[in-house]
Amino acid sequence: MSKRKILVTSALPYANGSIHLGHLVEYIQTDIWVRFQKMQGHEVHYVCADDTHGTPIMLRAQSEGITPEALIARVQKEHERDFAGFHVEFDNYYTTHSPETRHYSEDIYGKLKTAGLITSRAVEQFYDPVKQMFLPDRFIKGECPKCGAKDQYGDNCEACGAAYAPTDLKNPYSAVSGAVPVKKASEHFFFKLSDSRCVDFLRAWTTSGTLQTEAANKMREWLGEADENKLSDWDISRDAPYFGFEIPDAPGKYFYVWLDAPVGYMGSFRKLCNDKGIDFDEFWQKDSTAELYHFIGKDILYFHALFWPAMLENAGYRTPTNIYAHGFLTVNGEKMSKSRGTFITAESYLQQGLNPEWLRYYYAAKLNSTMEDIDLNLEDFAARVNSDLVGKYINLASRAAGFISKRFDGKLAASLAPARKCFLEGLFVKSVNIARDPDEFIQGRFTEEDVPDGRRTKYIADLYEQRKYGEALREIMYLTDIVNKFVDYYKPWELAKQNGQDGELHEVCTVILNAFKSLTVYLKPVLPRLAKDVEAFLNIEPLVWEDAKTLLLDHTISPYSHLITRIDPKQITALVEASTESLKPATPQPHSQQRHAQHQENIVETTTQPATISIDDFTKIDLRVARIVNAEHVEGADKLLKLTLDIGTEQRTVFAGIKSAYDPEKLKGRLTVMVANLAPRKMKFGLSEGMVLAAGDGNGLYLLGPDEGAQPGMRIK
RNA sequence: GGCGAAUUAGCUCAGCGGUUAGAGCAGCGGAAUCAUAAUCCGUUGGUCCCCAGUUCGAGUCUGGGAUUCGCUACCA
Repeated sequence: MSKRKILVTSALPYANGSIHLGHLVEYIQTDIWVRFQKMQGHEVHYVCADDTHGTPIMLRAQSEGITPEALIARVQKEHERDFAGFHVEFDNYYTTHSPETRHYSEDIYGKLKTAGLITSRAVEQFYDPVKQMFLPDRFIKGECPKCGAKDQYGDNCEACGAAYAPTDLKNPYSAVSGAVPVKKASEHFFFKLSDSRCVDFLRAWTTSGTLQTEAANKMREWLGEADENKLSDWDISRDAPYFGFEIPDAPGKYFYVWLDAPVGYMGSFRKLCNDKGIDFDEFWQKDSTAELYHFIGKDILYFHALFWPAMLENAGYRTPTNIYAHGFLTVNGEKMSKSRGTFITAESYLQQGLNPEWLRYYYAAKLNSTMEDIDLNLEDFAARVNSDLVGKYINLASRAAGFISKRFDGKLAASLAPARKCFLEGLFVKSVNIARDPDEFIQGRFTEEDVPDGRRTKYIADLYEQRKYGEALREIMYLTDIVNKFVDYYKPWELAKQNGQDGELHEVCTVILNAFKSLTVYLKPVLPRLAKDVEAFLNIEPLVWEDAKTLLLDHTISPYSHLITRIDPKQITALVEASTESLKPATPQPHSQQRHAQHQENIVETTTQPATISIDDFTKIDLRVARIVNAEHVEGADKLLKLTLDIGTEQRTVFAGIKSAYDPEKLKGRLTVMVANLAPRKMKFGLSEGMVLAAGDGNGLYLLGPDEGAQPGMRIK
């Protein structure tokens, strides 16, 4: 097998919150994959970093009376401690607030700008006149427009669950100063994701066949049909005051998350390269043959599969080999909840004395290559870990080791009878069909020709490679069951009591411990710490993948001491109790993922610069003079009016979002202009069969009207 | 409202066109006692959400419905 060069990343956690069990799904999934690849002997680099920029960090630092730098340094320490606690082993864990990240942010921005892919536009946002700063959505509070609940955030209501824009809030106020926010426009920079260079590239890239099928479907949805352009440009700047990187040629403007967080992958790797003498360009240059994988949550797929590759492509860098998106974690079938005690932080789990490898094992047993959510069922968690890990796997060592140390001075047998070798080979090397006759197999009698060596190791390796950890562990536990049957069949405890059976006993126990060693190889990516302890117990060098096939003979092992304990259900209860908050949850965790996923509302197009279209394009639009024969309010709609339009030949029903500007009574009888051949759209309140034309800049709204003499149905050209 | 995903034993999940639907846990009966009460054998338990269709044959494909969960929605 040729040696691969692989760079792997996990998503960047935001430096304003603790790592919890939900985060750990991703880091554990990635870490298992990385450890597996390293055991295969490939050159693998696993990098990550804290996502450190943004208004929330700036404000939190202020409220704590420290600098943002001090805050992010402290949080980074906590994060690194938590990851290390769960044996997540990065080759470099860094910060986006680094000279390396700044370098690549500026570099990419500069190249995109040269390519004409950066544009600017005025954007209107809420502004805190006291604090003199623009406010992100979540820093605006007010009364819910639906139910009137007080002190709700700008995106959705915790009382009734309604979703809305911050502009919809009644009596809004700034969560920072309490002042009434005002709307204020300012110039923002945009990455032109809607540019045909991006769109065409993305169409090709997302359908090239490497993405998960679910992800590719989602991409198709986002990109739309070949003749439409559903992508919008992305806001990449924020105004001072802001904690981040100032844009080089634009004083007072800072790079927003899109242009520094993912670039943090590059920054962190650059640092690693500088420290270790690795060739950065070999991994990132346009025609790189090295592999690049991003492990992410499904919530930030849009960003990683559209925005990020488009940016890299147009800045002259390589694009990711693949994006591996996973689902979310639920606990006991429901979203993690502080009041139920299922919002469990990494720190809390470890402080309660739970073994991190229990969780690694359980997650692995549930993980596959899809974006499906996985459920941490706490009862199942204890049962599964106790049964599989302790009862079946570890118990094997415990059953055999005593005889080896007491009867044979800690030394394994020097050789094995052919049937015994056959048994081990069939289990771990050749992959024979055990189910056909398990008893024959255990007794070392099976006949199966043409079973290639290494099929079992390759089979399990392929499952790891494809991130089908659950399937891999099922296979491994199946093998473990067979070994336990083997023990039961040969009954070493009886051999030990019989005279003249020493050789037999020696061999049986040697087989068991060799099986245990091979199982440990297969489990090592999931259970690195336990594997290390096993290596010490067996007195061997660190296990690599190929060791699953080798035999350990005539070798002295260390005395056995127990390697892992069972989960006591009381520990789970204690953990849930310790995590239960009776108080209402304070600030919701603004973790990085949400920050990335935030949509760009509030964009006001003051400078529309439509591309040129041909006269043919224009004539496709059937514009007609229409008389408003009826206009009425729509029950339950906040913004819509229901219009009945006469266009000479027929009448049309159109729903128009003009309630805020017009009284329906005054519209009746008026002439206006409508798009007559717009595809009918089913809306919440009925079918809308066209569109009326109105001018507006986000503040006022002005319906178009033809001059005197025009008749309903006249074509506009 | 739109789009997507899910729905298989008490629980967590496999199986995704082909013999009597599987595993682990839980339950029940037995064996064993080397092992941190860990193991082994046997066994109970399922109209594979519902309805229709395609097929020689359907948890498995198609259409419709129900429920749950995501994403997205008063912009036509």
